[in-house]
Amino acid sequence: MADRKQSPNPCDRISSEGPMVREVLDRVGDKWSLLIIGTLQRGPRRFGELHQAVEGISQRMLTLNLRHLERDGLVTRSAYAEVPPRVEYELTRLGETLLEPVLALAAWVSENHSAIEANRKAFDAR
Amino acid sequence: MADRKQSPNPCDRISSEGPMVREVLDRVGDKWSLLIIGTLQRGPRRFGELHQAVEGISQRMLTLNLRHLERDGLVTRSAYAEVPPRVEYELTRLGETLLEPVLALAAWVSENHSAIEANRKAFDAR
DNA sequence: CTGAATCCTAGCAGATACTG
DNA sequence: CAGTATCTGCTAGGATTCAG
Repeated sequence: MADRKQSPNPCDRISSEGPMVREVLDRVGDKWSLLIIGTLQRGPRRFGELHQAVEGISQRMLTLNLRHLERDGLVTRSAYAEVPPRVEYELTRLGETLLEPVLALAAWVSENHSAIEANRKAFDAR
Repeated sequence: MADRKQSPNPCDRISSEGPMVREVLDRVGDKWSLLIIGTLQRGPRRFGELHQAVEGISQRMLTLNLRHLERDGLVTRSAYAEVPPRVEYELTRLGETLLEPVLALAAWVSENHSAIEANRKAFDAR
């Protein structure tokens, strides 16, 4: 008991800053944001390009997600007063830095997804 | 166009392995799993301890999440035939390795959450 | 104590149609 | 082209109750 009470290890971040971690995870962890960010990583993209690149996303969801990302300062939105209208979305510096830990997670998945699938199979076999 | 077609940069993982990344994110990104994992990081915990530690979680959700984590091989469940019954949950080796990239993400949040909040405030001010 | 089963609800995602 | 508006269905998740 006593040895568990106040260990000052880095993992406390998960619980102590839990709410904030969750907030960011709510953004990064939802169905589409990551795919959008991944697409934008290669440079600015127009709304239509994103709609095409992020397969299966509805217009509505794309709009909403972009708003959220914009609100958090992860993405910028630039509308050009032309005809036809053109709007470009681009990762901010902040958005780019986020990519790093996210890629670390993606790397972990790459290494371990087969193990996970095996575990699931074994588990379901019962 | 051409310069964007096949860049072999590491970020392709997000799109190319998108489904798998998403699968893991569905696990790690949901409302409770991370808090559970964070709690278990300090050692094995009983059901009741988890229920208490992970504030606000319902019995149902705790059970479901633990099942999922168990299925993925991130957590082990050990039931002891005693009275009253005792069940202990513990991170597996796989679960521990997951902690590393997750903590990287948590660290990013620590560094940037204030920036994000500022962005949100500025955005909402309109 | 641990957890399964049921019921119930809010909120979110998809489809569709419309607009500047 | 880049959205907005509306409607609807679904399901994640909370509360409660029962059981081994």
